[in-house]
Amino acid sequence: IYLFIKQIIMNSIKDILRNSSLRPTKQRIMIGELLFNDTDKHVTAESLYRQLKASEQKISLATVYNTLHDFCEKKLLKKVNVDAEKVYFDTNTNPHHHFYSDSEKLLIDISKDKIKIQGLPKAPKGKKIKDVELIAHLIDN
Amino acid sequence: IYLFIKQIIMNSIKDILRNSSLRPTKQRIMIGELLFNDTDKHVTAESLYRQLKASEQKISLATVYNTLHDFCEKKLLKKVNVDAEKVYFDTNTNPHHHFYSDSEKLLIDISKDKIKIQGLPKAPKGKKIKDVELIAHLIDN
DNA sequence: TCTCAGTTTAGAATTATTCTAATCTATTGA
DNA sequence: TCAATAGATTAGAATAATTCTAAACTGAGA
Repeated sequence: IYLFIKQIIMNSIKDILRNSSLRPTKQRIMIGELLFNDTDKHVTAESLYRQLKASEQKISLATVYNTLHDFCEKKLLKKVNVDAEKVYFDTNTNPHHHFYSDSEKLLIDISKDKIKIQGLPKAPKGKKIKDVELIAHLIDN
Repeated sequence: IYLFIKQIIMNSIKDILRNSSLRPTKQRIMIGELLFNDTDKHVTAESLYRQLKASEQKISLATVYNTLHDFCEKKLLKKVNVDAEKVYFDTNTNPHHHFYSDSEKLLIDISKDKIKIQGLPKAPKGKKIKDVELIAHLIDN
């Protein structure tokens, strides 16, 4: 029963937002619908904005940026820096890794448990390791 | 004696440049001196430019960018994308990994042979893995 | 419903980086 | 050594992603 209720709760974008103490505004719901109905999406502010405009939703680019950052802060999204050109946002917030094709600007998830990393040195004094990010850069062959 | 040593250094930089079929111009030598005398430097275009201006060298920011890119193309430097804010250039061109402190904007090398990565899936069709980059993000504790 | 803190917004501002077109210079061949 | 020229440098303009600002709007609690 708990799982059933949880299922319902999680299916509602509004509740996802409320659970993160974000007011469920029209724009946040629009973006939430695009991002959280599917798994493993990689978007940029621009790509999301284009997608929203294409579906005739009224929203400003600044709001897209604000919302993506809000979602990141609430751990609903994860920032990925693979390309100097722009920032990617990943709907998969579990620890995992990526392939990246520089030519196609394409990110592909690699599940964390496939990969074993050994021998990581300990962090310098006064610091600890927050996150280990592995990026396998691809080229065409 | 100082001048004598400087002469030797300059000549070796000139040779590095010639070996990469880059004309040994004044500004490339200036930058080469800063970058290749030490090991394991991590610079940004801005940081290099500031350093050059501080030592009363005359150079334009555009040239710093040009030169860094030329050096990259000739494999004298390696680009590192860890932070959306700016691009880092690493004088260590051997395969290796990094710690990165987001708060201090600081890169620290981790030697490749310390770390063993197992289970990397094979690249998607038509692609191959060019490079595996591991970044351990640090936070203060 | 009323209120107001939190949101959205357009447009300006900022920042890193690239481009442009003019000027300069290292190399090479006479 | 020197002139010619391909390749470099330069200042400043242009571009692109992102952030900021200040005014208008709106969801949620009383």
